[in-house]
Amino acid sequence: MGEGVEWTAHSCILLAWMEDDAVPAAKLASYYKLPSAYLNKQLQSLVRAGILTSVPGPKGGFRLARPSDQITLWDIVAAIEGEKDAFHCTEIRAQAAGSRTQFSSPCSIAIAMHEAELAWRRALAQQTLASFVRAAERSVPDAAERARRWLDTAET
Amino acid sequence: MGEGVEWTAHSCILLAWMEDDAVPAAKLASYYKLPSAYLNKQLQSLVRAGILTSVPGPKGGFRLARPSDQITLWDIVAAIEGEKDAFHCTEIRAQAAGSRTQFSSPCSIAIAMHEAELAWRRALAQQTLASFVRAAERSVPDAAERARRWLDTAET
DNA sequence: GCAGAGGTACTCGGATACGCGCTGTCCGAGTAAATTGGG
DNA sequence: CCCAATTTACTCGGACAGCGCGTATCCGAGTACCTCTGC
Repeated sequence: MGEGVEWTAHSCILLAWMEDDAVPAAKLASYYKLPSAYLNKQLQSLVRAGILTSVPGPKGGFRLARPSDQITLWDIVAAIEGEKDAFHCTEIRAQAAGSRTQFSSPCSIAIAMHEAELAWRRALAQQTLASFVRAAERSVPDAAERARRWLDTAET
Repeated sequence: MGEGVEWTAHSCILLAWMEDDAVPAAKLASYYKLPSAYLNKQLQSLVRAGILTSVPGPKGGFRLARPSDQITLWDIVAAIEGEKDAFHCTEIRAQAAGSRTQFSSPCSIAIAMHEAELAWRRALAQQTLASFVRAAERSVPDAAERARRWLDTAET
């Protein structure tokens, strides 16, 4: 799995704390010590997925497109990694020698793989960004305040 | 996900039908119209994982190392793709500016990702090779007999 | 003092190189079977 | 005819290239703010 998922997920936590103040990608990257331009590219994927909105120009940046309790971890993963299944059935049994090319029921292995991925997606879809924000605040109570101050006073 | 998972899974179904007769990788590859040498490489991974046993020389090949009801889809996936999690937490929050490097609780995002992967693994671990064999026989009742005949009479 | 036009600085966004891992292939070590020669 | 040593042919197993995708970077289009000038 790509690094972009972790980067953008944590970035979304910060954006949740910033409410409606747009935060540029450079600030987020500086906060987490990440390559700025690449993080920007990943955030664009979230914009295309409708999770974030972007505003250009001075005082511009990214912000959440909807409340944090309406953004799931699956939304973020799907935006970065794509929505299609990791396992792709090529129906090699249809290529099998001595078999009819016609099959009544679909490949049972593909079904099992798909079911497993559905379980994975459901588990991710149950986790909302709001729950991560609460967990972070429980770990460090003044995290939101600290983050806001740092982003306001940071130079680069 | 790599192609090897699909290839080796279907190969295991055939090996289950062949009981204790060793089948060379070339025969399996010819049956499914797959590159022979590469399939051999993938099957070696299953041997290292203890799912198959290999015998060299004439009349050699691969066979199942244990009954088909004791081989799960997760065993095969783990053998090919590796057992470690797809998502690797790099703890970028520890790199976050203005934060204590010490954290009491682990990263909540990493926990959610790990839980989702556990759900995926459990779903795969519940599917045994024996169930796939039964499904294939239900789809094509004489599939086992046909496969045995073809493998016996095939030239390459 | 105020309004408006121009300049400026800052942002996102997509187009452009680089590196690693999966894909694919090849040849050698090892082994069991087949063969051949002798008893 | 039976046995054993040798040859043979076939297998796995790991070492060797090729390619695609994720990683990383850069520069251009666009916009809001700031400044400066004229009224």
